[in-house]
Amino acid sequence: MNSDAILEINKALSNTTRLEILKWLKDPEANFPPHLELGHFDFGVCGQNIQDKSGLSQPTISHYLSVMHKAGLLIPTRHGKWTYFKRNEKIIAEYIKTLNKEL
Amino acid sequence: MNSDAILEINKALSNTTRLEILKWLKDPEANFPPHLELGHFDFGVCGQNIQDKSGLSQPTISHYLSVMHKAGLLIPTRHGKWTYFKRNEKIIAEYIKTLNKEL
DNA sequence: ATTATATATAACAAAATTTTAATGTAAGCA
DNA sequence: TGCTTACATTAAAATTTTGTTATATATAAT
Repeated sequence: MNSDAILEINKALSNTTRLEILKWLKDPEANFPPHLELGHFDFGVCGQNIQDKSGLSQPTISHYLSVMHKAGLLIPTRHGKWTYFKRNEKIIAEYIKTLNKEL
Repeated sequence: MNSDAILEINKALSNTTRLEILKWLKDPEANFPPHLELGHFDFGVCGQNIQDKSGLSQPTISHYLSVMHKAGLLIPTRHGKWTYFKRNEKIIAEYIKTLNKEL
């Protein structure tokens, strides 16, 4: 992972809410109500539920989720009118591994 | 290490120059000219040399070094008219360990 | 077809960050 | 003492980030 990618992730994670979101998504069962339609968290958690938990406005969270997606931290999946967001564990692991080596 | 400390370090490392400085200080011999007065890098590298390498103005680097110090990443040592800056390896290791566990 | 829901985008205001020029301070040297 | 060097602080401008309201879009429900 190159320096630009590291820097973009650092920026994404230099905001309280975005850092919280990444942690919440580690354990959707513990942090979110169940998805009535889907019945599982295989694609992560829908934007609506993330927004509810954050207390911020819908456009703010939509933007934050987009920032985290662009940084590679989240994988969005559109399903009907919902977009689910899942952690990108591979990128997160690579990020920490690179920090370990280069920081 | 608590979330506020993590967040402050993430902010400190979300700037290209500051991230570079932390990396440069990993190997002063490779990245900086020798200290004529001191003859060693036991206290790290003086602000002047860091500024020269960065290409940014003196006040900018002074401010950046202060930000990194406040985040716990650097240890400053005043010695005559020079201030030397050394990596705080303990905090850096703790930071990465916490990311490993909580991110 | 109309209405409601989930999300995205646009436009914008407030706050924080980035960076410089100017100035202050403290130590060393002529 | 006066000059120079290293660094810190202040003031200020330009840019970025944060977050909102308003609006658009797409899907689902009635």
